[in-house]
Amino acid sequence: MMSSSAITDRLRAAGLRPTRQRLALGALLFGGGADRHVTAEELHGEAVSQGTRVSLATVYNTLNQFTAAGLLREVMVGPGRLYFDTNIGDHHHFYVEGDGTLLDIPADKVSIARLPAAPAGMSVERVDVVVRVRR
Amino acid sequence: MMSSSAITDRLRAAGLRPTRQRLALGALLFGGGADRHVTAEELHGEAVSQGTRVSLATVYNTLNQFTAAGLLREVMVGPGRLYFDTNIGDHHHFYVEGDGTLLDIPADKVSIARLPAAPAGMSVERVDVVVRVRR
DNA sequence: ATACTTGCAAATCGTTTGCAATACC
DNA sequence: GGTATTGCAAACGATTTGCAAGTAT
Repeated sequence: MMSSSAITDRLRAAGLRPTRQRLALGALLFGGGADRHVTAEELHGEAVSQGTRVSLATVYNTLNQFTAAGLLREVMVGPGRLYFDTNIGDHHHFYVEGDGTLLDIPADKVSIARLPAAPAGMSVERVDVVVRVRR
Repeated sequence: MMSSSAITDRLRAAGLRPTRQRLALGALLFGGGADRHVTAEELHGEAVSQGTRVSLATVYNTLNQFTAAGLLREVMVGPGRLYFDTNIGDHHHFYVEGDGTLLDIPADKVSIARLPAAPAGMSVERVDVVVRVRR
């Protein structure tokens, strides 16, 4: 569990003013302890039903700012479905086709034995493994 | 190189009438020999600049029909960027951030040593590896 | 006081769809 | 001729943006 002052500090460290909206969204994202995967719509819904007045546009902006600041990571699984993941460490995902949900796979559960060298003049930024599963 | 009658046959086998538009798009996709990665916009541009009269909506419909017929595979790399891959075999991708291009990685260049079991009641459909690279 | 944020509504982007006109068998 | 396909334009869903009003430092 993360205290609200810890969230304030985190925002300050990222150069973002701790506004009411950012604090509320930050608490939803980082306050629960467990890693989360959310879309902008989902997070907006949570904020609103919790009583926080915030517009969807601000949720989008905030998620993008958090991502730029390295507090979140984008995960792309389906067209028209952009998730933001609070787990910014090394890990992969299960993607459940049908319900369109994402589940973390801890990095130590997947090991990639061989990878090709990056094409000439390019460097590897990240390797994403998505295991598509179906019920 | 694939002859136009071979494309006609392929369309017929998929239950699709070999119309002028589908033949032209099929020739662009499958006629060149090498595997291709295209977006609908790109393919439409190619068709138009080659003199084929075809609407963007038809390109979208055709790509979806080809995919449903197993002639193409969808690859998702970035939000708002759906690629269609003529290589339907087992393989992975380099995604070049910045230019937003895709490169195939042959299946035998990647080996995944360990994978977690699928969550209870689910079966693994496919494992996608995307190696994000940057110049 | 000043610069940064927010909210709204409009704009944009990629993609899909309804429907009348057209092409294929 | 009858059904599948096309093109257009409108509809769509997700995301971004311009700008005036509000808020943090």
